[in-house]
Amino acid sequence: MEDRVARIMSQWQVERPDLDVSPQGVIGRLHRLADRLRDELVAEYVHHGLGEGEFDVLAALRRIGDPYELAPGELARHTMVTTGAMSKRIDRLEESGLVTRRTSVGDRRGRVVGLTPAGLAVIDEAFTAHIANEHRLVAPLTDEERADLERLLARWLEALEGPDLVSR
Amino acid sequence: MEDRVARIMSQWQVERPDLDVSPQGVIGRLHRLADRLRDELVAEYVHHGLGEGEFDVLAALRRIGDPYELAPGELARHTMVTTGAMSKRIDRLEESGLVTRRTSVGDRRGRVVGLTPAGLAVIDEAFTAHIANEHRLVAPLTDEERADLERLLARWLEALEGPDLVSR
DNA sequence: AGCATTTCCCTTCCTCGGAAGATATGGTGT
DNA sequence: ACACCATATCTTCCGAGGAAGGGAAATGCT
Repeated sequence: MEDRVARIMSQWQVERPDLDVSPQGVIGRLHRLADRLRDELVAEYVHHGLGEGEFDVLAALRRIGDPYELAPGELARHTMVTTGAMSKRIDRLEESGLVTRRTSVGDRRGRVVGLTPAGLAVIDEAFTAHIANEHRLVAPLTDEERADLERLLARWLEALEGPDLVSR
Repeated sequence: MEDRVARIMSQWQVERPDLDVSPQGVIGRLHRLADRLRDELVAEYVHHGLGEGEFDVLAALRRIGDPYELAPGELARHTMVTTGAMSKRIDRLEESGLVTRRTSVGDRRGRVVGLTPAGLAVIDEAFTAHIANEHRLVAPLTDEERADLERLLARWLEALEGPDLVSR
């Protein structure tokens, strides 16, 4: 029972026997799985009229808590996109009436983006469904497997990002 | 020692205590790691004058073996993009002289894309560097951790891809 | 204070991929 | 032979994000 990644690795072994392609076993499957999971998650966002970018912005505003407001720059950092991309995400969300933009009181260069009541309703519904969706997706793993996997991923992430270079 | 994912989960626990967001621990870190790894891999492709899409196409042609030829449709399936995207990838590679397009002999609707000698040289160099890069990236994990991780990912992948194409 | 620098957000241009349709060829049934 | 459908690729249009630069406001330096 070979999967796609195993087949690719076999081909390389024939064509480039000088190389040890074993890291592809982990890296390839991790990417494949990430793509697969992302597709499943995005499908759920779409049911609520949201793209992935919009969902991320609404979720960032929602989990920050009342009054559900952040500056565009903070949103960009939270969601790991450029400020240019964030401007456009906010444009779309403002267009659909889910967030508002106002100028900051203390600093007139700054803007504050906030959830509208409609935006709050949409993200609360969408996020509830999102979490149910995630439960469905992790269901094939036992609790122990999930814990093992989480621990391994966290360890690897930390090693790659540097123990102290955490956020931002 | 909380990472970004853990911080997000804590925020949700405060704001939406009615939800069990524990799947985010696995799914969130997996995505974060995939993004991080992808960035590292793409950085190496760029050193060889290639984007991710171009690298994928050249690699697919290279690992298929002599004479390093495939139809656009096959390439699209191998690399999991649409045929439209593939047309444009091939355009770019043809432009840089790394592949050629010729019409298929048996079926005049079809084309055959093949590596040029320059393309073969580029992908052999780039792939060698790519694999070295992957070895570097998996280095933080012990052999046992790598094996565990690979097994867990393979199991999960199989569970998601195997039974149902359209779930929910 | 006056001037330079930095910060913040937005705008413009570019790249890349998806979706849908166009075009050309092949295959099938009558 | 003909009509009809399937297949293979390409083309066009659009959406989304990154990079770079612009303008306005705040901050720092002398």
